[in-house]
Amino acid sequence: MRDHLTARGHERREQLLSVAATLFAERGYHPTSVADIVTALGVGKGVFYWYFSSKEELLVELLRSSHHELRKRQQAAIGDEPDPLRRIELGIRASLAWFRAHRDYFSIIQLAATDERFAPVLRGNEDVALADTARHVKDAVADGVIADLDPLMLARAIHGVIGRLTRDYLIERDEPIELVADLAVAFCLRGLNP
Amino acid sequence: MRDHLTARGHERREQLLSVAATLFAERGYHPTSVADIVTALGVGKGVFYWYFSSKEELLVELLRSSHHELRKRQQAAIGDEPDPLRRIELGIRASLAWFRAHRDYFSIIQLAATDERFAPVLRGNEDVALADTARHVKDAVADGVIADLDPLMLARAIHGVIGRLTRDYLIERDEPIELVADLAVAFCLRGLNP
DNA sequence: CCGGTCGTTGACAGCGCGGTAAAGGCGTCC
DNA sequence: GGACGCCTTTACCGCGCTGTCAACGACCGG
Repeated sequence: MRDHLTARGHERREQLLSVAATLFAERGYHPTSVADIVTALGVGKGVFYWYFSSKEELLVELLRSSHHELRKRQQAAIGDEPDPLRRIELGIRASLAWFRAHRDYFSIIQLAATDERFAPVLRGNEDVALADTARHVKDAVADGVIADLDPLMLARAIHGVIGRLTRDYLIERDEPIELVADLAVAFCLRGLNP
Repeated sequence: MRDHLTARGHERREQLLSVAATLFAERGYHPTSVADIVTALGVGKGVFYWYFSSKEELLVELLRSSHHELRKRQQAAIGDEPDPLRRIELGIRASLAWFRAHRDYFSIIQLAATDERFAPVLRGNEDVALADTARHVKDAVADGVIADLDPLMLARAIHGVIGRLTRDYLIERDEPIELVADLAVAFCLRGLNP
């Protein structure tokens, strides 16, 4: 791979990331060969290794960038909302909306979670997201509006709900976001209440 | 593989299942080769194919039997408890206890979920477990003790919480079950309440 | 129009894997 | 004791994969 790319090179790189993301999500990481990726793009195999040093590196890049975008979306949704419970609600809704709009990335995160090589990256991403949620929970505890339980554990419970409902209703089925989001929010906020 | 085994043959088969489960949980499915499994047992490769027609078949067997045992444990814990909410609580505690005692199987279920070949088996297992939970939720709705929301969706939310807390606190860390179970139960039961 | 960097090609090497098969031991029952 | 069926061994096949390489094109500044 190279560090300085022309406009054309940049585009090729994006094309590779995009088509790889689609194929990974459809068929998984192992079953998708580098040959599959370049063939789908209609280019030679060397192109891949011009932009990435390995298939592994490409997936790591996919994980990093998707996490970055999800995080941006969440922060934009939350803004400067003062009420911590409302921040949690907005975060939940933003996550569901983003995953729905980027199903491929959700699937890729799922499949990377079971591979030792990618678990560290994923763990890092998750820790950041969990800390965010836990902070809102802690604020709510400080305000005395919810029970005083371990904020991090509550954050993990919330993320468990989001992950499961996303997978079952937004990825596998195609339910409207509001329907799912309303139940997720209701379940989680009640779950927090004393 | 053969259908009629002697006592010795039966034992070999169990040994293969057991050592394979350990290796799969540690290193994943793909990275664990058939050669690894038989070497860990100190036998020749042909032994494996005497008892199983493929590596794939062995994993399916692992998924089936573990689901069966988990289910038994849940039903034993629930017994004939009349209160649906209490049944849910007992089910949650039983699941956490079983997964804690059988971490390998939890990991194996996770890794099988991202492989197209095993997803159908897993989906079948999950549907059974979800239907169980959803039935208790429905009973609770009929009793008028919780809000009237989609029971299946609530069941999935509960399973999301269980899965996530199991992974983060019972598999990766080694927290005491009660600590985790108490929070899981509190979060889920409050989440159901109107 | 020319040189150099960026981009691309596709054949090929090398490896590790799942799965096979032929041949050999070992227990058991007549 | 011998014959049969359960169990085990090990060398081997074929495949598909990642990653390499040497040569070739294409764009661009001068």
